[in-house]
Amino acid sequence: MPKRAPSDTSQTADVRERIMETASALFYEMGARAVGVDLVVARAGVAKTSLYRYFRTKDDLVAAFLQREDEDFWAKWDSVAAQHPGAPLQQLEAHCDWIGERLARPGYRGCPQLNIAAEFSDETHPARQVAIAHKAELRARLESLIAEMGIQPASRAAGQIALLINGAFVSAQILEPDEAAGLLKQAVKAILNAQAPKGKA
Amino acid sequence: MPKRAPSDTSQTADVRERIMETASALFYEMGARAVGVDLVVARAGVAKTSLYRYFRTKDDLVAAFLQREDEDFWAKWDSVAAQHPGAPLQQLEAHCDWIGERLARPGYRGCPQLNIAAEFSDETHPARQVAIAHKAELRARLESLIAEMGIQPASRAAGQIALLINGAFVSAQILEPDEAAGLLKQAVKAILNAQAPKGKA
DNA sequence: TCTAAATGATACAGACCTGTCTGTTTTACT
DNA sequence: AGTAAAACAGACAGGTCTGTATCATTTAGA
Repeated sequence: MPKRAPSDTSQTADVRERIMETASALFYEMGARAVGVDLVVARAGVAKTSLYRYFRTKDDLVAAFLQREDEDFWAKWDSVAAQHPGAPLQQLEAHCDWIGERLARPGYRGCPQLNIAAEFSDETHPARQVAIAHKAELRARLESLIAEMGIQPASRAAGQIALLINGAFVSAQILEPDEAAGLLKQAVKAILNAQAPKGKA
Repeated sequence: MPKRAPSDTSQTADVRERIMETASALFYEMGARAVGVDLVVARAGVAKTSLYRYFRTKDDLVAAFLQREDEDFWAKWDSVAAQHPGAPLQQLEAHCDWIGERLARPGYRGCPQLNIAAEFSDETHPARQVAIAHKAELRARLESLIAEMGIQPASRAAGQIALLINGAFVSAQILEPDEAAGLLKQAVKAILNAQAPKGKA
C-alpha cells in the first residue's frame, strides 16, 4: 500500500531539489538550529537516506541553503541591473526598491545570511563562509556601482550603504516593515549626496 | 572532600548573579541555542537545582540575559549623554564613538538583541519581547535627540540612523570590525546634514 | 547551639537530535 | 523483460537536551 501513487503528478521534481526547497523554507522560517532533519524529510516526503545521499551532513545542507539564497539574490540583482544599463544611480535606486519590497513581505524574517551567521558562532562552519562571501560580494558590487557614478572614494560610500542595507534587513522584522523600505531609500540618497563632488540628485 | 573551601574568597557573590554572568557570557559568545544548562552550571560552579530555583525555564534565563544587556546598554548611554548636557549633536556623536568602540572589541559578535531575535523565531518567546522593546527604545531615544536638534521630521532621521546603527552591529562581525566604526560616524553625519534645515556641521 | 533555608552533587526520565544500517520497493535504462 | 541504481520505510545507536527528584552538605539567623 504505497502512500502516494508512484508516478504521481508534480512530484517528478528531483528529490534533491525537493529537499532543498523544503529545507530552505523551514530553515528560513524557524531557524536552522530549530529544524531537525526528521522534520525536513517528513515535510519533503522523502526518505532520510536520500537526504544523506545528497548532503553529507546537516551542516552541509545549511550551507547549501545559504549558497542557494546567495545565487537567487544575485540573479535578482543582475536582472534588475540589466534594466538600467549604464545608469548606476538608477540601478542603485532600483535595488533599494526591490530590496525594500522584500522587507515588507509577510513572513519576512531578515537576511538569511545574517541569521545563519548569528546562529552559528563557529568561524569554520561551512555556512558562515558562504555568509561572509555574500556580504563581501555586496560590498564589492556597491563599490563598483558607486565608482561608476564618479564618487570618490567609492569604498567609503559603498561601506556606508552596505551598513544601511544590512541595517534595513535586520530592522524590518523589529520595526514596522513597510517603513524600513522608505527609510532605506531616503538614507541612501542622503549618503550619495553627501559624498558626491558634483551633486546631481 | 569539598571541591572548594566553604568560605572561599571572591565566590561569595550571589549564586544568582554568578549564573547570570556565566550564562550571559556563554549565550553571547556561542549563541543561546548552542549552550545547554549543564554547561552553564558547570562553568558557574553551581548546582543545577540552583539555576532552576532562580529561573523557571531556560527561556526565562535567556530573557533575563537580554534584559540585563538592555539595562547595561542604557546605563552606558545615559552616562555618556550626561557628559554633554543640552548638546544633542555632541551626544549623538559620542554615542557613535562608544558604540563604534564596542564593534572593534575582540570577540565582538553583534548585538545580543538581534542575535537572539534571529535564533528564536517564535514571536511569543519572552526574549523576543525584550529585543523588540530594546529596539523601540533605541528608536525613541534617537528621535528625541534629533528633535532636540531642531530637525524635522525627527522620526525620519531617527529611523535612518537606527538603520545605520543596527547595520553597524551586524556588519562589524562580517566586515572588518574597526572599519564599521568610522563608516557609522561618517554616515550619521551625512544623514544629519541631508535633513538639517540649518546645517551647522 | 540548634534549626531552617539555601546550596551542592548526582541520578534520572523523557524527549529530541544526527547519522547509520537493513531490507524492500520503485524507477530508469537497455 | 531484466538489471542496476535510486528511493522508501523504519528501526536503531549514541549522544545531548531540559527539567525533576533525591539526598547530603553548607550557610545563616535565633
